[in-house]
Amino acid sequence: MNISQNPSPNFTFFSDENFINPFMDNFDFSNLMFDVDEAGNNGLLTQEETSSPTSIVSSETFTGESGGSGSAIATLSKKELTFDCKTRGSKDGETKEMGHRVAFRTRSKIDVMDDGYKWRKYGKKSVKNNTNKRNYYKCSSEGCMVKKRVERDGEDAAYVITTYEGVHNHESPSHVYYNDMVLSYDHDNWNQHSLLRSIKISPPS
DNA sequence: CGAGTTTGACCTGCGC
DNA sequence: GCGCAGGTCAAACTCG
Repeated sequence: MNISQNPSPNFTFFSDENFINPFMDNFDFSNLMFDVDEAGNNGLLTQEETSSPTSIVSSETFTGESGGSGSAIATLSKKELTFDCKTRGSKDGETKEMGHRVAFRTRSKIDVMDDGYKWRKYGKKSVKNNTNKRNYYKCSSEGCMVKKRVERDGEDAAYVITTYEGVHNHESPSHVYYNDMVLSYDHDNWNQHSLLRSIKISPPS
């Protein structure tokens, strides 16, 4: 596993009013967007400050009562945008509330972003219209059913599409280290989660 | 030796 | 009903 290394992904974060952050229950990204360029320079921008959509995020919130809402991501299939709340493979026919699905399209040289959580890979599939394999991960924390799909964009392999499904019922394992991370910020070792963590912990002004 | 990865098989949903 | 595609399982394997 090499997810702890993330040289300098060109990560841009788009959000909409329906977006709910999959990593953290108590933080709202609604007006935030991250932009990191190839040189490793990065900044925290508001959505109004940029107009270069190099990356997209899509989110849906779905419960047993509604089919969800949210913006569409161009690289997601129609099927993914219209999924319902049923859980495939429910042996006793139960319907589970899944929580949220959020998709990121991230320009990155590595496939798997370090978001601070511990993931266990459980599958790998080649998908239609994409020469690259799709990888399936589950949160390895006991009792946490969050899943993550990671695949290269079929049209532009420079982009990685990461889809989170569900909400973590626990804190990030690396949560406690955020202060050190922020204070000793290193551009060469920048990673997405480091930035997310730094924002999460920062008390609202 | 335990945790994580690989990979083929299997299951399910959906479109025709 | 059938075939395809996506998602998951689980045994074997790898690695620290």
